[in-house]
Amino acid sequence: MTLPVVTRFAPSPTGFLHIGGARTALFNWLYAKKRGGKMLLRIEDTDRERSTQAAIDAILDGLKWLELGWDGDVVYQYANAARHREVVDEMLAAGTAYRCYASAEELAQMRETAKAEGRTRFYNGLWRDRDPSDAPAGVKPTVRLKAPLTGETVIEDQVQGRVVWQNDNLDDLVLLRGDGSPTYMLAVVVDDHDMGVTHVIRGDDHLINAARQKQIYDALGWELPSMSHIPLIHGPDGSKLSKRHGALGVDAYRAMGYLPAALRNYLVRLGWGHGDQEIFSTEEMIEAFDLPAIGRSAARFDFAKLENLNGHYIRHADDQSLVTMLEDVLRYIPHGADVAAKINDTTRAQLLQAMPGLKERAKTLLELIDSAGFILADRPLPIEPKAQAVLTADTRKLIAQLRAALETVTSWSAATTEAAMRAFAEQHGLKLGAVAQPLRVALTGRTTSPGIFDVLAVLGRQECLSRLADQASE
RNA sequence: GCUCCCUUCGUCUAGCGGUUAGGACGUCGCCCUCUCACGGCGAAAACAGGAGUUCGAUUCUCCUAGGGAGCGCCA
Repeated sequence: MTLPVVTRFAPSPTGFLHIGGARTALFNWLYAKKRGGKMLLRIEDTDRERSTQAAIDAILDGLKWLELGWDGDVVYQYANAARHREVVDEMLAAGTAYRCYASAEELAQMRETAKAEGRTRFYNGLWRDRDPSDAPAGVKPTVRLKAPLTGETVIEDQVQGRVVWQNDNLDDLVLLRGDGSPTYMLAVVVDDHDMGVTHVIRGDDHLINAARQKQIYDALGWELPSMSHIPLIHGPDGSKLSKRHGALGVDAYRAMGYLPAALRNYLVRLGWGHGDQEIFSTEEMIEAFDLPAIGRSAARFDFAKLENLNGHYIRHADDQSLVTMLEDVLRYIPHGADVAAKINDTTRAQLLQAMPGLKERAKTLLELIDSAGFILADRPLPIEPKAQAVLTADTRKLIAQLRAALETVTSWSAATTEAAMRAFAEQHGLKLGAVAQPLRVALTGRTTSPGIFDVLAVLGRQECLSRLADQASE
């Protein structure tokens, strides 16, 4: 209520923006919006080996697609390396950190010993209180935090509650590597502090890091931001999310035809609930969202529910924006260019006209494109196998009769063609379905489509008569 | 192995000592109907197990089991 809220999303650019990262970004964004604050974006690129520009581009692209905008310029952590070293110098001077000259072999030995003795802390304090004059020549030291040996470190987490660690389980972590570059643990603390971050919201794989970082904050005399560690997302089978189990980049969801609004709605309900409400507009989400209401257990990713929500958002989207979204997604899907080549002013207008019937039946933009195929197809129409089965000799004759009846319709519309067909059915003692299905097959090449009279209207008199002629016989 | 976290229908969740344990997705049935959808109605479906605390535990405590995260000069 008092201080301005500043959250941050801090991905490391070693891969795409995966679904878990997207949710973390969403939660940070929602909380910042709710509190009238800011969400900052920081790229954690201190690992020069693994960070790539392609990953940075993918992350920014993913956030933009999800419409999760950040405030201010993107902060690149590596650019702050000098500042990180400066802080360590202060700690060295204050005696809250020290240089460690232990060799890789010595450290490996310590790790082994600790494991054998069932201890979590492995570093044995070798250089903690040692005289620097003992330093071996030619060894580049690391700098370690002089962490408290006894007592406990406590985090009051907004999601997890009070979490306590005995300090004898926590190590003297490395602040500065042998080459003088800062470690993640140090860089996060310094950057969060310098950027004025008030609320840290991240995956609960960082929960233990909160304790380590708390010790650094304490050593520096800085105040720890509010902490919220949100549970991870698991694959559909409960396993850790892997590339095989839905750990796709958000670009993959775009290519599967999901809408950003649907993905946001799905993600916000994963690990968080607000009574019985399932559908949240962006405004409602911001209004209702709160940190303590986030659940503590991991959630499984369920494509069926995402798809259901996506269908809801498609049905409620306006027709024009669906046409736009449909055209946009073509850039990201296989054979999208082929479909795009079929779209011109005429077919675009037909898509718009057909959209009310189309969107009622589509769960993704891909399904929308597929079911709009009858508008984009060239004659003679490809006929699906199931539709082919409908085209018996009898139905081909019927189609010829239907065509003749339709040819008399002058003022062509869904209403007039329907009236003509109902009259025909009545005269011949047929159910409407008996004439509708042959029409559908001849006009769309399929056994399912939007209402057949809407199809008639969208296609227009001439095209309909031609398509019917293609399938008719005497 | 050690440290920490988690455990309500198949899945996402509501519940915050007393409820016929609610909703949604999915599944199944019925209705609507020119197909498929949409929509409507209905059904099956859960408190991991065991001890406590309490007049009373899904709810509080502990233990067990199961799951997860971490244990780097990665982030």
